[in-house]
Amino acid sequence: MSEQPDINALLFEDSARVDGGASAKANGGVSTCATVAAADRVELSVPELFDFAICLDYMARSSSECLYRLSETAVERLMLIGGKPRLIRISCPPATGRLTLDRLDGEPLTAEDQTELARYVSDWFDLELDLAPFYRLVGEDPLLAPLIERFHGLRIVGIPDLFEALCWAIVGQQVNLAFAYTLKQRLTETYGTALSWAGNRYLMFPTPERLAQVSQEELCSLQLTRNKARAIAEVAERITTGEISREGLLALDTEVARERLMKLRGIGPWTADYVGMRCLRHRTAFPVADVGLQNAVCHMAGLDRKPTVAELQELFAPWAGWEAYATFYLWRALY
DNA sequence: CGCCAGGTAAGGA
DNA sequence: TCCTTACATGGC
Repeated sequence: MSEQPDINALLFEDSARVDGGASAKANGGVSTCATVAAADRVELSVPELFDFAICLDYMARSSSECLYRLSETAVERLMLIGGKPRLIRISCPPATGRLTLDRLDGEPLTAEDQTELARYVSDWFDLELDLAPFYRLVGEDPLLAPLIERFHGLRIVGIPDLFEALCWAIVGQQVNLAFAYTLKQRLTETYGTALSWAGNRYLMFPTPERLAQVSQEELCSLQLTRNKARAIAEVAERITTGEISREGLLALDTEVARERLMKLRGIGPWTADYVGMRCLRHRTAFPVADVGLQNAVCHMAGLDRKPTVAELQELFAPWAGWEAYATFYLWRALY
């Protein structure tokens, strides 16, 4: 919500002014800065308690991810910026300690494009969050303290695009993750956009406009269930018409946005919370019925059975306000 | 082969 | 409001 203007304010022409992220007060003391170091490069200063390598480790959890390509020190992704596909590499060279966004392919970035890219990446890695209060809160917790040590600097790696986030959540309902990745790849291969560059293939998730044109029968032929096909068709339609948008949902109170999402067919509490957590950045998003979360707590707490919903709610009560991060760190412990 | 998987809708008490 | 059950299929 209040994040929108900040990146603009922090985009400096003069890179010499960027040092010392503490100068960035516009966002409540969070130290994200952006600068234009060259026409094809944008640099973001990173906040405290952020570790890019730890985030890359998380992103490497599946080898079937089709929407980005990882290397040891960078992630590359084809993304729509200024309405045009751009291939971007994100790295964090130790020499500068800044998140470095390089355009590898596509048209050169205008100033507006650079702002949009900076905002996307800042959102992707949740750079504008001050994680210190969470770490203080759970620093002595028997369950979470080991996790914030083991995954120190991990941010909730988001899915900034609402349509992509909704589709990923829908596809992931009640199937194992491996199959969810397969379904996402089929959707992307069939209806998305591809680019070949330096011997590698990069894919963009299909637009809602494109998927809105696809019949549910055709979606079912990709081995989506009728429920999933209908849910994706409905989401594509509502986003295409503008009835649902990320901006619109961000303007609503957390609970209202959640209810709004759940009015859509195929969007239940789990999907609404998942999207709240990974797209809308709701800090209180808590997919309490999530099987993976139940398994994580079962495993981490050494229980002989999965915890009930009531038990999870009791466990999470002390972490009020940080449910999304508690969930994400527990998930992380599973993979 | 059987059980589980980062659920949801629909039908019934 | 709160319980069942069907949905559909891959992975192990």
